[in-house]
Amino acid sequence: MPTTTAAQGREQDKREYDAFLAGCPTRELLSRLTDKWVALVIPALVDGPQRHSELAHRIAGVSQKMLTQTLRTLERDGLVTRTVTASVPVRVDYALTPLGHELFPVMLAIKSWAEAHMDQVFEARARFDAQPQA
Amino acid sequence: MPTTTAAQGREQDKREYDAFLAGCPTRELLSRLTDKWVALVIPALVDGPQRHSELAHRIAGVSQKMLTQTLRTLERDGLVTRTVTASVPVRVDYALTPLGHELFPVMLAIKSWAEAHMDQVFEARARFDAQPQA
DNA sequence: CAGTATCCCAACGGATACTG
DNA sequence: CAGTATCCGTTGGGATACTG
Repeated sequence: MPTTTAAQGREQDKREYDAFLAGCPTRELLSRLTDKWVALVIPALVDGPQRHSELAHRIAGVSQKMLTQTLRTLERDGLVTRTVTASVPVRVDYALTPLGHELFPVMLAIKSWAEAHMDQVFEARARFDAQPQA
Repeated sequence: MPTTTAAQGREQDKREYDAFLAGCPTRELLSRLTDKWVALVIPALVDGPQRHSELAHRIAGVSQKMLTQTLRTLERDGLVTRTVTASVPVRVDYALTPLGHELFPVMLAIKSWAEAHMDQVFEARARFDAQPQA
């Protein structure tokens, strides 16, 4: 157990990790969280457990490859549970874990922000594209 | 101007767009916002205008290609301004627009979430990887 | 229904070199 | 310093076909 300097201890209270640093493992986590499908799957699951097919229906246009891949990663990262019910055919339900519920507001915020500010972004793009390219 | 049914009018108050729909333009915006570099650039700019080289320093490990590309997209979408000061050598400052400031808390939330929950994710991964692969 | 496995193209993104 | 251009390997992600 290493001793800590006063300067280190001051910072250590709040942040053990810093995504601004290149070697920080949060970089990798950040790149996983900043994923279009994650931003849709997490909000889709907040109403309660959903089946694979239900999710595919709610998240229109998602390929089953990406849906499965996204769910697997979320499961591994402890954000989603996968429950198999033995029946014919088999039934699989996905649900948010407590950790997943903690992430939910953040993911919803991105999705909502996009929906709420789409028009403003459109206007900005029109303005940008209109200016003579110097 | 089309008339609206009661059911439509009720929904229309809050959402004109829905990222769950495949054709919705917010899908494209969402995929831009869910970007690792955006999640780092926006928080980095909140302290005030920053130069290209300053940003590159704060966001350790970012290539200048990705930094420039990210800044260009953010500028086009109206989230960031680019100010050129004619001097030798030329000085370029980037700053958040009001719209960018609105996005800031959302981006900070993701970055902070990753930093705050890194350990829990690590534990979840260890548990997941430890279980016999059925 | 849920999932795996291929194939394959397009986009991401780093490295490097060059311009104003 | 800021930025563009090129090269090129890696990854993302859709389409399709097949298994339990």
